[in-house]
Amino acid sequence: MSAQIKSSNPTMDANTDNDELKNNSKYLLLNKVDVLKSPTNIPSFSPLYQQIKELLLQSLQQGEWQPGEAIPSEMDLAERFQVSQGTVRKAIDELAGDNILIRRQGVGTFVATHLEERVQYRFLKLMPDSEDPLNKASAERRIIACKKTFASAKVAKALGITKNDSVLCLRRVLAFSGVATILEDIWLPGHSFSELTAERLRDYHGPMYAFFESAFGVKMVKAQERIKALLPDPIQAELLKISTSTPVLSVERTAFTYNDAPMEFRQGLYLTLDCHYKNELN
Amino acid sequence: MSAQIKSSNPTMDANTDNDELKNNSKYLLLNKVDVLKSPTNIPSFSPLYQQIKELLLQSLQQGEWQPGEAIPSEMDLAERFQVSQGTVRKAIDELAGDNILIRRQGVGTFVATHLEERVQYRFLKLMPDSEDPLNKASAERRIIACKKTFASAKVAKALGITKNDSVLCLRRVLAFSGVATILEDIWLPGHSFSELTAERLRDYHGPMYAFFESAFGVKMVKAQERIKALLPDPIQAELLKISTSTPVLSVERTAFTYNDAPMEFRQGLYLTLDCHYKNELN
DNA sequence: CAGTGGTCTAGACCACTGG
DNA sequence: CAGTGGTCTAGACCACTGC
Repeated sequence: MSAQIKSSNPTMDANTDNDELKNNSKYLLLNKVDVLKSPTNIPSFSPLYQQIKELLLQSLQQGEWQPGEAIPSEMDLAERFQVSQGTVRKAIDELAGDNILIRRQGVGTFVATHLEERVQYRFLKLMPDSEDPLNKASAERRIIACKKTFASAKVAKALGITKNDSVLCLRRVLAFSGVATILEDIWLPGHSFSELTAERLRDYHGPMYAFFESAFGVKMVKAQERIKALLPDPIQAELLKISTSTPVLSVERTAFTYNDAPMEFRQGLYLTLDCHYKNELN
Repeated sequence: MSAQIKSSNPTMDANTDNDELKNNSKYLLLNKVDVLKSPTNIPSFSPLYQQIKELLLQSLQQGEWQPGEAIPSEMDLAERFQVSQGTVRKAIDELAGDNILIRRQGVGTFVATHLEERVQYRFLKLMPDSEDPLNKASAERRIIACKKTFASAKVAKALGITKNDSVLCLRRVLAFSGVATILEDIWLPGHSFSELTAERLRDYHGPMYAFFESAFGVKMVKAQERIKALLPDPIQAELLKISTSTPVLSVERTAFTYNDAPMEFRQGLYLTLDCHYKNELN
C-alpha cells in the first residue's frame, strides 16, 4: 500500500540539485485517504496518523458519531482509511489523550461526553481543603439571571465574534453542602444558543456542559482559564454572602468545541476560604 | 524472545479449574529484564514497556544519566533490555510525555533539565495580561531571608517529613520589568539542602530549580499547586509595595523529584493586577 | 465464545542532525 | 555520510467485556 511514488520527477535526476522537490515520501498518501473520506482541506503534509486524526475530528465535528456513542473498531477504521491498524491506533491514542475519545478495553472506543461522565464538572478544579471528599455531588444551582444582550468588547474577543453581536448572558450561584461558593457569569454566542431560556435551564438538573450537549449539540472539548485575585463588588458579595473585603478568585474561562472554536466565556468568582483551586504541573 | 512459559504447570492441566494461576503471559518477562538490570522491586505484573519505563526511571534517579545528557539510543536500550525497539520507544514516549526526557529527532534522547531549558520557569504559570510578551527574561530576584529552622506541621506534611525536622527556609521577591510581583517563602528539607547558604544563592543568577539541580543534584520533575485568594499581611504587603487591602493569589506548591518524593514546598503570593495565572484544561 | 482494545515483534523506510 | 528518532506495516498473541 505504500510508496508508489518513488522519484516523482523522472527527468532531471542526477545526484544533486533536486533537493527541494523530493516528494518521494511514504507519508504523502493524502489523496488516497482524502478521496476515501471527504472533500476536506488538510493543510499540506503530515504523518498519516495525523491525517487520520484530522479526519476523525471532522467526523466528530460533523456529528457522524454522537457523544457517548461508539466509533467503529480500529480494524474497521483501518479498512476505511486503507492504513494499518497501528496507524489508526496512534491517531486514536492522541484523541484519547485529549479526552476527546474514551477507550474501553474489550468494548470499544467512545466519543467522550459530559453526560454520564464519571467525572462530572470536568473543568472545575476547585477542591475542598480537606482533599478527599469531593463535594461535587451535593451541588445546588441557582439561576440568578438569563437574558439576551450584546457582546462587550471583552466578551466578543473571547468568543471570536464581533462587538455588539447578540449573546446570551446568564448568572448563577453554585453552593456546595449549603455554602454558596461560586458565582458565575456566563456568555454564550447568540447564534448557537438562541433557544436557551431560563425555564429550560431551571428544568435541567446536571452539569451545564451536559445541558449544552444534549440541548444544543454543543460539545465542549477543552478550555483555558485566567486566574486573578479580586475583591467582589457589593452585588457579587451579597450573592456569595460575604463582605466586599473578602478576596475571591476570579476565574475567566473560555471553552472550546471541536476545531478550537470558542463557544463559551465565563467569569467565575470562587470563594476560597475552605477550598482551593488545584493544579498539577508537569 | 517471547513466551517460553506456555503453561507453567504441566500437571493438572485439564480445561477447567486452573483459572487463577494462569501465568502463561508474554508480559511476565520480569525476571529476564530484572536480572539484566538491577535488584529492583517492580510491583508485580505490568506490560513490558511499563517495566522498561520503571527501569529507566530508576537509572535516572540513580544518576546513571545526568540532566542534559543523552541516554543510549533506542536500539541500544532495546538490546540492553532484550526487547524490541518499539517497546523501548513506548516507554520513552511516556517519559517524554511527562517532560522527564526530551526527544530530538536525528540527535538523540536527553534527560530534561532546568538548566539551558528553552522554557525557563517551567512551573511558573504567571502571564502578563497583554499575553504575548513573556516577561520572564527581565526577572530580578532579591533574597530577603535564608535560615535554618524546624518544620511546622504544614510544611512537614507537605515535605513528607516529621514536624520539627530541620528545614531550610528562604524568602525572596521577584520583580518583572521593575515591578515587584511575586513574594515567595520556600521550605527545603534540611537533609538534602543543608549546604545551602544565602551567599551561594546570591551568587547564582538563574532559575531556582536550575540552582537546585547543579548545586545539589536535585531534579524537580513535577509539582502540584493549590491556589487561593488572600489579603497580604502588613509585612508581605510592604515587600510587594501594595496595601493590605490589595488581594493576591496564594499559590502553594509542592515540587517532586523522581519517584514522587517531595523536595520543596513553597507559598507564593502573586500580584495579579497586570497579570494572571494561566491554565489549560483538557 | 466472538469481538474489542492492548501489547509485542521484526523489519522497512523516512526525516532530520551533525560531522 | 552514518546515526538518531519518527512513521508505517503485517501479523501474532494477550486481556478484557459482554452475550
